[in-house]
Amino acid sequence: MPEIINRTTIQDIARELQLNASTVSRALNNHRAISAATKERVSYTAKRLQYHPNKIASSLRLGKSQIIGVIIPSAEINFFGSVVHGIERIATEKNFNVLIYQSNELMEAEKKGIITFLRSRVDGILASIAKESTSFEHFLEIKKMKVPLVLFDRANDDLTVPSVVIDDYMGAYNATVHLIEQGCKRIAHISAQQHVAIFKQRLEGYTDALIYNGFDVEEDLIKFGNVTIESGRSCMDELLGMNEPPDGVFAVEDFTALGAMQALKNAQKKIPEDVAVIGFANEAFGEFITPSLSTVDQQTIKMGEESAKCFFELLENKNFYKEPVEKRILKPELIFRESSLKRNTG
Amino acid sequence: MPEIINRTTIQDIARELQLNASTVSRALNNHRAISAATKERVSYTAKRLQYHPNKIASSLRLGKSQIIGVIIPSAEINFFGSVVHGIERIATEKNFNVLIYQSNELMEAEKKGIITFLRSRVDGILASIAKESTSFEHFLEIKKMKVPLVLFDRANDDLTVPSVVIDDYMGAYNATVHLIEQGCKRIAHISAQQHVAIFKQRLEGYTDALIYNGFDVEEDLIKFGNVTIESGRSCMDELLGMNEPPDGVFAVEDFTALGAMQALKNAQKKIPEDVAVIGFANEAFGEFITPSLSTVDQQTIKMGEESAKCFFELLENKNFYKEPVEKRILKPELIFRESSLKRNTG
DNA sequence: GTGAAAGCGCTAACAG
DNA sequence: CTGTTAGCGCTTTCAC
Repeated sequence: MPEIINRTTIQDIARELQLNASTVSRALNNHRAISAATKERVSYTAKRLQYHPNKIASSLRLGKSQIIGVIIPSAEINFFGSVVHGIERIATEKNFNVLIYQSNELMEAEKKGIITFLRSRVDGILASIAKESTSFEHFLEIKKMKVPLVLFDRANDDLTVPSVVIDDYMGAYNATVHLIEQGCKRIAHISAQQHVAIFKQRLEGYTDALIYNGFDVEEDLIKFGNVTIESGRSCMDELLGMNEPPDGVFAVEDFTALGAMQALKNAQKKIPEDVAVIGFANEAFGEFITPSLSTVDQQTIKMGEESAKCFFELLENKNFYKEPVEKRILKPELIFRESSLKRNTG
Repeated sequence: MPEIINRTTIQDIARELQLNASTVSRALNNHRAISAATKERVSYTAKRLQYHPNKIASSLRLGKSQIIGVIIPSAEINFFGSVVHGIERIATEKNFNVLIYQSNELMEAEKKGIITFLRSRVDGILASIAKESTSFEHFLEIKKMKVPLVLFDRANDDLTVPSVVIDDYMGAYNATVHLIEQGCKRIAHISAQQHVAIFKQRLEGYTDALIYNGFDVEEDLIKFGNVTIESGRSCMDELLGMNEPPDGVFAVEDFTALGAMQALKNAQKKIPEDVAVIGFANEAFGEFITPSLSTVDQQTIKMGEESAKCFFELLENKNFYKEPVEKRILKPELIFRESSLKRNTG
């Protein structure tokens, strides 16, 4: 047995004031039908007895927890930390709390997070799918329970749930065009797992940009890594080993770009003179490294805010799982830094 | 009214199987007095009806939530993200969930986080104090409610609660000695708010290292910033403006060190040849910048794990707030990178 | 091995 | 304006 602890309840206040518990409850919740005098007395005694409302009891009674569960692949990626920040900003306004679960990019952990959230009776789940998740039934479980679900960034259209993403295709397209404008003639792309929709879209943006600008798409210039510094490094090494190595690289995200830059430095290549580099994500380190890294900003705070807003709007309209499903697409923004600026572009 | 949702309860299962709810509850919790056959039937029907146990109801009944509340200044600082990771690892083992609240370094937000956690009846709170917190009564509120509290990193001895910290004094001492060994003759320190204990201890480590090695402590070589890139930059600028500028800088943490390095680059000073730099925290960006940043590692994962372990051990011994209070001190570890290595030290 | 009954703390009809 | 009553879903004595 846990040691009995002096936890004041609504009953204690009622007894103290010769009132009924329901009156105290109403007073505390500022119910209009309660006299100012009573409210005053209740609030005073509540303070005196160090009363802290029991949210568990009220959640059980009300059938809602005022908690949003957020599933992210990793809190150590600045990107997700920042999205969570955006979510929290909106949630706090609405008096909701945010529970965070890290999947560490693993499907099993993701499943566990979902189960945990469902048991905790969160009022909604916002999630970004783990890289290693290849099936998605665990997300359908959320739908079955009629718990609102909004996906952000790493979404999946087959799930037919609302989602907030940036236009990855456009970001990739523009990043590639930028390299073309810088005078690059052979532009490589270091991509990643193609079962992740956003990585596939970035590849498409890259190839389309080449095609529409009269470039050939060379299979050899496209490498597939797994979104790590190491894979960026080894893919770049492969590219440097070619007869005609590239003079520009668009990396699927910033850590990959960082690895590529390390490989280039080891090979005594100058960035951007010999090879221009642009990444994707606008991770914090990008502006601190030398040369600083050009990249595509993903509107992280905004993505978090939009995800939360989307959730609340749908919640308030009750019909959460109506079709067609809402998809909010944010515009990515290019950030030009030293790693890609061959000439002083105006 | 929230739309009525098909949430299976223990009652539904009981009705289905012509059993009593209590039997079902026991079966689900694998109670010894229940026959294997019944357990089997219950578990089968539970699955069939898509039963998800209601943790809110069980929390209310049991008087505990199996939730640990964690208050951190900011999830965008890698350091804290990493500590949380350590906490989660241990918590998950014990079947506890982790709620995270960001104070954004503000005392008001910190208070709000505490209130929220107390209302949510978390079973314990792990916290790192916000920089802007100058009073600590809000933490005493936790003690009054007899809720276990463990502080990590930014602790405060006056609160007499268990804490897990690294030996900031030793880290600072060793970092300074390292600069002396590198041949630095005039070593500056960019410090920070002195009401934060760890910053004060780092200053002491710095001065003691100088004294014990026969150096003078020069007031002019000690600047006070506020733990930001900008303040690192401006403090460094001031130092460079001196008649005899320093040839080594120990910064109170990595972002400050980064700012100092930017100022040095702007002034065309070579790092480490003209001025050697060492930071504190081992933030992720440190190994990516040029030159890479020497720093003091704070054992983040371990700190998180120790904090959680400390919490669970004290919880299991019931007597949480016994005195004297436990203080776990982790050993910091120096990481030598390019920014401080003037010679190839063996 | 299972059932009956009470209660965790709160809120919301309904009644007056 | 306030009291009475019931119940959210679960666990746990105490029976038998």
